[in-house]
Amino acid sequence: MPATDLPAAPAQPAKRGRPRSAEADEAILTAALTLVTEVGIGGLSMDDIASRAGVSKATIYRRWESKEALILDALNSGLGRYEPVDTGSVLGDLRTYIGTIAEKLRNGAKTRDLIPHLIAAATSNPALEPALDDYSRIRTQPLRELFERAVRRGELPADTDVTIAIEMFLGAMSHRRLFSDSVYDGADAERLVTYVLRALSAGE
Amino acid sequence: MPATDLPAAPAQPAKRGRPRSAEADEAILTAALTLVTEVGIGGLSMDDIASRAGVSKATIYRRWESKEALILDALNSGLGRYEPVDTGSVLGDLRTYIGTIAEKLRNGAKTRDLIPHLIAAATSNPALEPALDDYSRIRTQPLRELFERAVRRGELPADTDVTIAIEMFLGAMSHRRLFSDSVYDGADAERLVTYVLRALSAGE
Amino acid sequence: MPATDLPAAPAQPAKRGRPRSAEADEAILTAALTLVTEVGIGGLSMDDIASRAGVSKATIYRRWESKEALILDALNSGLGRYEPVDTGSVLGDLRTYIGTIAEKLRNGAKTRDLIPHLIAAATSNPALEPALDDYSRIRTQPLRELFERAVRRGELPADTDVTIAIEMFLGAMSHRRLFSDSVYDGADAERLVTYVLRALSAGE
Amino acid sequence: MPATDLPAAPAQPAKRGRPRSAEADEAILTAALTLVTEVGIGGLSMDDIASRAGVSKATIYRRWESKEALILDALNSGLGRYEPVDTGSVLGDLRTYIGTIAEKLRNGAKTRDLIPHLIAAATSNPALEPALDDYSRIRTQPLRELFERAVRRGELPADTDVTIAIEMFLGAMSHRRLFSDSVYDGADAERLVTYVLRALSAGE
DNA sequence: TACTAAACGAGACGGTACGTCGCGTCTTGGG
DNA sequence: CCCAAGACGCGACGTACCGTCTCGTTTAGTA
Repeated sequence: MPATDLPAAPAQPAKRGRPRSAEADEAILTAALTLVTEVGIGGLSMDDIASRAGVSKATIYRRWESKEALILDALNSGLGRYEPVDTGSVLGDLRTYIGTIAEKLRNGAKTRDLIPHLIAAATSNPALEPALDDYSRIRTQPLRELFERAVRRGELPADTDVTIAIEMFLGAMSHRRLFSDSVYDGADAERLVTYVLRALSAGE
Repeated sequence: MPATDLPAAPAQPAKRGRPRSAEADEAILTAALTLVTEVGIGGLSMDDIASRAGVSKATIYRRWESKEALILDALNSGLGRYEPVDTGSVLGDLRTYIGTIAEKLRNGAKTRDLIPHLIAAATSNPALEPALDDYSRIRTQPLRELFERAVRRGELPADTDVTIAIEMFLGAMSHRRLFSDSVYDGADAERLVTYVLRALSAGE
Repeated sequence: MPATDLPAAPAQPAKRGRPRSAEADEAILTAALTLVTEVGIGGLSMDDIASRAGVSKATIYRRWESKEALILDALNSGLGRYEPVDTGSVLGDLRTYIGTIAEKLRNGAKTRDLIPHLIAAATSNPALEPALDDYSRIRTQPLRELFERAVRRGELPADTDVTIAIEMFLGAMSHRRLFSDSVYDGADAERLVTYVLRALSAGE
Repeated sequence: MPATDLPAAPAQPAKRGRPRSAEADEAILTAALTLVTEVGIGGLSMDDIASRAGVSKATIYRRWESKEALILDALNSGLGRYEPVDTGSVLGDLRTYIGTIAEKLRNGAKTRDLIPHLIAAATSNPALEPALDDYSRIRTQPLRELFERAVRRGELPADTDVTIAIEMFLGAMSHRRLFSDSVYDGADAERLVTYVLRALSAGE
């Protein structure tokens, strides 16, 4: 079961029998992704995914050990990654970041419940933690690079706690989105950027 | 279905037929609350709640239109509210706040998946939004008062954006908890408080 | 609880409190009778009867101890009794009888399942036996009189077993109706009459 | 849904997917049959049948569309068929028949309500008619053979209406059983046989 | 070329929970 | 004491998914 093995073990030499269909892999992920945006994660059933993918349920369970594992993989695979832009300054970088994310959120339908649901799933099933970690890392990585670059540039103090910085910035955005289903935008976005940068600025 | 009507519509005075049992109300909420902490939200069934409360399922469904609506109400009713302490300074207030919350989270078992799950539910069922709003308001209110008091004291600028302040502070805490299942504590907690206060301090 | 007490006990002298509404009695019976012909006995619910009669369920249960008891009473009350005609001969009497019944059956809709259902109910609830006996007696009485008159006339032997005669005649009609939902008619009716009369004729 | 297809449509040969378990079929029918004799048809629940058969409810509903359809099949499958004995004369045959049936009825518990209940069910659900017809045919077939043999022997007239004969004989027995829960026996049985044979004897 | 072993689609399987319905009883306020 | 309204505990209903398990059928690599 995948869920995180991108480096994939190329170990076992002797492969006998019919190999797994790569098309099935893709069809399943695509079907899952499509359906999750159509009906939300609550209205999602394995039978539906299977029939939409033209695949049997057994074929799915041969690859993923649970519904949640599949969904996490589907999301991690389908996620349009954020390609960080180096604008030359933290301020510019953050502005660009928040703008891009905001736009992405406004266009992506039915996804508000995704993360919550997956966290809920991971909570009750430890096997999903790695996939959830991946998910988290993929989302925070660009911000981490962004802040670390700023430190290297000397824009932020050397002892900047990047983790907390990310959590403040991303956390604020998530909190607003989760509880009010709205998105940081315009003046608010600008103010959040200002606040965060001021927070990180050299103390006294 | 309740879910938020504490102010309750005093509209129609003419109540006919046998009135709803207040004991049933309470028994159900208590049972739901107990079970949710015992088995988590995923392992929760209406049959279990009903039997634990000594009540029939029909009696539950007469009051709440779905499992999630019930749980939201149960949480809102059973929530030990945070009683904000006025230490005389924002710094002290925030330190006290984060300490109290951290302790509460460490002791409360099985609750990491609660909020996510409920948000997920609210997403797919608009009828739950009010209850979710209540939930959010109850949690953010103490922080709001805390920050507003600081503004009145003159510790923070008059144009402080309290909403964003809350989102940064609470968002950071939530983000860490949700994705890493750990809690702001010790030096980290101190640094978060410092960062947030510096963010809000008069610009320039 | 009635179910059979048409002679009604005029016993108890001291009546206290509000007397039972005679209108309710009738409304209930009428509603039950109407509904039973509309939706059949299977689709019948006490709530429906109550609401159709403009009466509360408690009012019904104050009078009858169960759904089946009510239905039996409703049927016994609503049954258009067969008024036996004395044509002067058994042959004529039986011909008239079978003709009348056949016509009645052809016109009465949704009633095929009534008797079976009631027997089923009576089987599992001994309290209904008297009402079922009434039901049976009301249906068999005309035939009994018919045969006894024939014996008095000398058309049939003095030792004629009237009970068996009735069972053969009525049983044949019921059997056909229950298992094939058809009705004795025309030549078949004539032949049945012939057979039965021949059966009862003096042996040897 | 079976219900009657013993000749089974050999139509589509292409069977895909896991085939239905024959053991489940049998376990379900057996469980239904056992339970029906234990608790009667009224006290019968699908959950009980399922658990007794070690089967899930879904498995039952995959095969039969309703409780009644299942019961009909169970009865038709489990029915100890009457093995007609050729005693050499109608008189002997009928005596043997009535004796055997009477004994069977006296021993079979809780079955008085079966036929009525099933007829009631069939009335409101046309899909059950075939199964009910089977039921009826299985019960009447021995009698039909018995009478036809008598005609071939010359004991009964060539124009004997066998259907009516059956209805008179079986109808009388059913009628007594249904309305009085008693069984033809001894002198009564003898008289019924006599009456029926006399009814069928050459007229005039 | 045949053999073998795994993957495939279809769909049945045992479970668990769902939300609904009807029963017969109980509890209001009001005749 | 009756009544209409309607809530109540109970127990069964039939459905929906879960994740697993056969089936008969491809589809490779190996012999």
